[in-house]
Amino acid sequence: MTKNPSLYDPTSRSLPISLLRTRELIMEVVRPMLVRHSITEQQWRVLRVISEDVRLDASTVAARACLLAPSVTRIVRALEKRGFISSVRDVSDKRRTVLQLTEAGDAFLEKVSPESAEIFAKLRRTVGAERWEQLTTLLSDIRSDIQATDTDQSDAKP
Amino acid sequence: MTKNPSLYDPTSRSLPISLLRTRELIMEVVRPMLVRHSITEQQWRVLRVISEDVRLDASTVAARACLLAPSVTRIVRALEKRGFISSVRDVSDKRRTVLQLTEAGDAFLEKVSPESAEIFAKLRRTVGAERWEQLTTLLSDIRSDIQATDTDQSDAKP
DNA sequence: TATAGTTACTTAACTTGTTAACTAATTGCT
DNA sequence: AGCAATTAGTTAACAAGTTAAGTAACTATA
Repeated sequence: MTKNPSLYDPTSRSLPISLLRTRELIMEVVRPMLVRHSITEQQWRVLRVISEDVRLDASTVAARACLLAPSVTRIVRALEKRGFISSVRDVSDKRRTVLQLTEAGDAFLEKVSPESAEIFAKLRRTVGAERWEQLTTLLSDIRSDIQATDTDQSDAKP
Repeated sequence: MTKNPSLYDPTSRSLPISLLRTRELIMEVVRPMLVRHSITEQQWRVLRVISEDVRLDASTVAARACLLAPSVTRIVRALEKRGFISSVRDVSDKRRTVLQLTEAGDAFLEKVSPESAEIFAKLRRTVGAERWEQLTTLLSDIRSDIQATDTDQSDAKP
């Protein structure tokens, strides 16, 4: 034990650790579902992100799914092989890869949807709908704050 | 895009993704500090967890640092080699490994402390102290709720 | 309109995390 | 007390993430 325990927040109140533990606790309930459908956490995130827009380039998907570019390269290949997404070179910018959900990918999301909904409905009930909403909103707001100051700084540099 | 977009929450309101994105945003600011001190995120978590108690067995550390047992084995070896922790076989239960912070480990935490404090103070300011606290408390409460129902279920099984 | 600089993505080498099988020790049951 | 079942930790094989270098395409500028 540190001689000076007040140097750091207790890990239960350290935001990075707290966010990780909370996510881990939720994923413990979600993971078996993903395993049943033979999809990894990362592939699932990519599918969910792609399903939100008609067309999305790989970089945007990487940022939104919290993945690095090389990981996305591999995940895209896997999802393509499974027929869930299509990746086409952008015509107006040939560096870019445009990713899109296929019919099969859409069908997969629809197939998994009821299971997912049930799991999250249950979680939401144990946590309380109000607090669940509160957390979702807080997280989203806080991200906006951090991103706003981040871009301020980088704008101020040059 | 899914033909039925209401099947899932938008990823910005999906709790697992939202928790991950928020953590990622914070870690972007914290990571350079860890790199400067040649310590990985995981090693840092283990150090922080161990520093909270006088003695802790490896399994408890794994759970609290959100790591799997094999990862802890490797991380403990690395931290031991660096002189930051000591790992001793428990006398009352010879399966267990008791982990403790060494003087050097304590000194390291103290050395990094001001940098860490500054980073988090700044983050806290941009987010707002009130909201920061609100989030920390919410996360901790929600974890309690989920854990409570989890143990209820496993108790109810046999 | 060259060309230096940047951007998007991929590849390759390395480091980590993951799963499963294993050893050792302890507990529970009869 | 004796033995099956469980628990703690490690090891080994594999999968995934990470870093750095590389290629191709685009942009800004002189």
